[in-house]
Amino acid sequence: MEDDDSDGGDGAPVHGGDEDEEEEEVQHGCGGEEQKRGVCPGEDGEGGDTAVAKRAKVTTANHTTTTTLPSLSSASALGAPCAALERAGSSVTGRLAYGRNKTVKGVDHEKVMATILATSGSSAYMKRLQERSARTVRSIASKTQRWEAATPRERRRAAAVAEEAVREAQERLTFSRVYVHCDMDAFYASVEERDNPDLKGKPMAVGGMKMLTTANYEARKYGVRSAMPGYIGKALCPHLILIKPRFPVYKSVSAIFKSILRDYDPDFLSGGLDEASLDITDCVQRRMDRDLSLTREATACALVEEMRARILAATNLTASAGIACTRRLAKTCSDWKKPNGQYFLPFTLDSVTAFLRPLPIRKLSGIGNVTEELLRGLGVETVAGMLEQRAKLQLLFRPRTFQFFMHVAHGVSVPRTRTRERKSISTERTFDATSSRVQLLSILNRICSKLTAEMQEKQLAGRCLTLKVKLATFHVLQRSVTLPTPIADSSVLFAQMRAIMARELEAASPSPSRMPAVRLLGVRVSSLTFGRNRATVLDRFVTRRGNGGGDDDGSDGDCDKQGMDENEHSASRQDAVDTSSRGMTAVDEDDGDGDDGDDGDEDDMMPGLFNDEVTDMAMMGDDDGDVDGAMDDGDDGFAFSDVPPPARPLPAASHDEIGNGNSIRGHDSDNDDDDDDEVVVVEAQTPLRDASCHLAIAPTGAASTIPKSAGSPLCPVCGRHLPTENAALNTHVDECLNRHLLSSIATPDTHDMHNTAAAPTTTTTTTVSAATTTSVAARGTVEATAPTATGTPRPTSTPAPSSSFSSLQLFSSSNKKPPGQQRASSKKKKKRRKQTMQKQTATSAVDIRHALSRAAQRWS
DNA sequence: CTAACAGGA
DNA sequence: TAGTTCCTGTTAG
Ligand SMILES: Nc1ccn([C@H]2C[C@H](O)[C@@H](COP(=O)(O)OP(=O)(O)OP(=O)(O)O)O2)c(=O)n1
Ligand SMILES: [Mg+2]
Repeated sequence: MEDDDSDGGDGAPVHGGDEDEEEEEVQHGCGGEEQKRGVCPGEDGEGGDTAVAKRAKVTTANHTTTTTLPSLSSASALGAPCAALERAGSSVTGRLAYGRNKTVKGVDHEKVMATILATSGSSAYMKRLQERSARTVRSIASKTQRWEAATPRERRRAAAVAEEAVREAQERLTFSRVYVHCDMDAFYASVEERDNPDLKGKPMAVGGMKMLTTANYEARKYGVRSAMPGYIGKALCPHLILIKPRFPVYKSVSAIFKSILRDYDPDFLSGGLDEASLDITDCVQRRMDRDLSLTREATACALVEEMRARILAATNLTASAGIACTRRLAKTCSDWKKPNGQYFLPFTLDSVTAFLRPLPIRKLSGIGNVTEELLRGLGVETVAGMLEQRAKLQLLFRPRTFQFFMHVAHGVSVPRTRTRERKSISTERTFDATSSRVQLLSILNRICSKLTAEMQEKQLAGRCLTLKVKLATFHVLQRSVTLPTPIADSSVLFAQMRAIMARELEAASPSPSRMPAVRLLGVRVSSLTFGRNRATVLDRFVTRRGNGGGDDDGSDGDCDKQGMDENEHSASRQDAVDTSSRGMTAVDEDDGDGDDGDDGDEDDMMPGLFNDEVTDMAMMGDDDGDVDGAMDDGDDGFAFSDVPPPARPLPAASHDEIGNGNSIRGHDSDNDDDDDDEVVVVEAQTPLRDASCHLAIAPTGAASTIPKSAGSPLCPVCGRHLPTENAALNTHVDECLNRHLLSSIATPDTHDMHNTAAAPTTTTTTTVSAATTTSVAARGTVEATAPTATGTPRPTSTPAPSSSFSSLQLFSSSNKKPPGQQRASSKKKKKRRKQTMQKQTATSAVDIRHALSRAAQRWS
C-alpha cells in the first residue's frame, strides 16, 4: 500500500543557486524509511571541493579556513597531533560515532572524550578524523557567511519556500496505518550473556581489542559503545570483558526473531539482524474486529507486548519496540524505553509534535555525525531548532536535502517500494597495513575469489568493477572500470583490479620508489545482471581439487551442471568454485528457516548490518584534497607485474577482532584439517595479457600443489616453501611473479557476441583496438555453457524469500532508475594521486615474510 | 552514462 | 590497536 511516495520525482535536485562556496555540504541522508533521499550535497556547488584543497575555493572568505586545510592534509606536517587535536578537539571527537548519541544515563561525556584522546589522540585514525572535521568546519563557516550575506528578499523567499515544504510534510503525515519497530536489546552482548550467565552484571563487550560490535548496558555506563575500538573500551573500563563474536549464533537467533515477526506482518522490513519494521495495521484491525470494544491503541500495545513476550520465550532475549503512525517515528520510539520496553506514540499531530520537538536531531534516522555537526554549527540541535530555522536551512541546503530535513522533523517516512533488488555486491578486508605488492596482490586475489564465488552462487554478473583502497592514513580511494559485458569470473575481476591497484598505488605513492601502505582492500561489482550463465566459465585458477581445465576453451566444464534451472531459487551452483568455502562450520546450523536467504555464506564475517535501512544519504562530498592533478592517466602501466597467487580463503586479518574471518575462537583446532584438501591445484592460465600492461605472458601451465601446512611460509604464487632469509625470499617471489601470468582476458564475454574485450569500455562493440585483439584471441572460447534460459527472471526473485531483506525500506526512493546504473559519488574532480604520505616504515622484506607466514597459517 | 567521494546504518 | 556491506546523492566530464 503505500507506496507512492511522494516525490517521486526525483529528478535532480537542483540546487539552488549558489554559488559557491565551498564545499561542504552536507547532507543528509535520508533516512530511513523513506526513500531515498537524501541528501544533498553540498550545496554549493561547485565542485569545488575537490579542489578544495587547492584552491581555497573561493568563496568568500576563503581565507583562513580554507587555506588551512590543504596544508594540513598534506602534510606531513601534521605532526603536531596533539596541538591540533586540542584545537579541534571537541569537534574531532564529536565526529566519533559513539561520541554522543545514545547516552546512557550517567556517562561522563567529557571524561570519555578525554580518555579517547589520551588513548588514541595521535593515531592515524584521529588525524584523518580531524581532517574531515576541518572540512565540516569550513562548510559551517561558508554557510554561515552565506546566510549572513543573504538579502532580506532572499530570506523571505526562503521562508516562503520552507513554508511550502512544511505544509507538504504535514500532509504526508497520516494516521491511518500502524507501524511497530522492534529492536533487540544490546543484541550480540545479550546473546553472549544468555549463553554465559557469569557475564551478567559485569561490563562486557563483544569484539576484540581492535573493534567492538556492541557492549552490554553495564559497560555502556562507562562510555563503551558499538564501533569503538576495544582498547579504548578497556581504557574507559579496565574491567571490561571482551567476548569474541559468534556471528552464526546471532544469525540463527535472528532467524527465530524474524520468524515470530512474520506472524504479524509477512512483509516486514528488516534492518539488520536485530531490527525490523512491521506494518501491523491489518493485524490490529483483525483483532479489533473480533472484539469491538478494543481501541486501536490498546490493541496495538497488547499485540506488541505479546510479540515481545514470544520473542523472549523463544530466544530468552529481550526486545524493545516503538509503535507509531510512520516507520520513522516507530523506529525513534523503539529507543524510548530501551532496555526492555515499548512506547506507543499517540496518533495525533499534537502528540507527534510534542514528541519530536525536543529530540536532538542525532536521534533521527538519517542524521549522522557529520550532519549533526554541521547543523549544530548552524545553530540547530533539536527538531524544534530545525523547524525554527527552516528558512535558513532552505537557503543553505539543496532542495532535496531540505526536504529531507522537513520530513524528518515531522516524522514522515516515505514508503519504499518493496523488494528492491540488490545493486552491487562487494567484499573488503582490513589487514595490517602493508605496502608489499606480493601481500596486497595475494589479498586482492582472495577477495576477488570470494566475491566471484558469491556472485556465482547468486547468479550475478556485473560490468562495473570497483577497487577500494584504504591507505594506512585512512584515506580512501575508489577506482572503477566498466566493461562492455558483465563478468563474474574471478580471473577477469582480479586482472582488472590488479591493474587498477597498480596504477593507483603508484599514483598515491609518496615517493617514486615506495608504495604507500595499505590497510584495506575491497572489490565491488555493480551494474549487475542476473543470469545463470554468464559468469563463470573462465575461472581457472584454483579449483579445488581436480579439475583443471585449462585451456581455454571453454568448455570447461564448468558449466557443468547446467541444466537446472528451475529452480526455484535454488541455486544452481556450479561448483567448481567454492573455493573458499571453508568448511568448518557447519555448525551453525543455520537456519533453517529460510529466511535469509541471502547470504549464504555465512561464513564468518560479520554480518553487520545489511543494508537496509536506512541509508540514505550522502552528504557532502567534497573534497578531499588533492590536488590536482595532473594527470592522470597516463599511464598506467606498470606497476606490478605480478601475478595472482592462489586464491583460497582469505586470510583474516588480525587475530582477534571481528571482521575477519577466521579467527576462531577457541582453538580451533581442528579445523583445519578437515578439509581435506590440502592440496590445492593452481593452474595457470591462459595466456593473456595483463590487463593493464600489455604484455602477454606465457602460461605456465603446470599446476603446483601446495601442501598445506608446513613450517616455512609458502610462496603465494607457486605455493612452495620459501627460503627463510629475506633476500632469497623476495627474490623467489619476484621470480615467481614474473613467471606467472595473469590472465584473464580482458573481458571475455561469455558467449556469443563478439565482444571485444578487454579493455574496458568504451568502445563498444566491435571495434577492435589493438588491445582487443588480444583479448579476442583469448576469449574465444568460452562459450556458453548453458543456454539458459534467459529470461529469467528477475532478480527479484532472488531475494525473495524472505526477508526482503535488505532492503529495507526505509527509505526508498522513488525512483525509477533504469537498470543498470550505479552511482556513487561525490564531488571533486578527478585527480588522483596524491594523498598520503606517510612514511612507512615498511620494509618490504619483513612484510612479505609476515604476510606469507600469515597466509600460510591461515591454512591454506 | 561514468567515475569518484562521502555519509549513513 | 579503529570492522563490514550496501546504498544514495552530487558533481564533473
Ligand atoms: N556499528 C555497529 C553497530 C551494531 N553492530 C551489531 C552489534 C549489535 O548488537 C547489533 C545491533 O545493533 P544495535 O544498534 O541495535 O545495537 P544493540 O542491539 O547492541 O543495542 P541497543 O540496545 O541499543 O539496540 O548490530 C555492529 O556490529 N556494528
Ligand atoms: Mg538492538
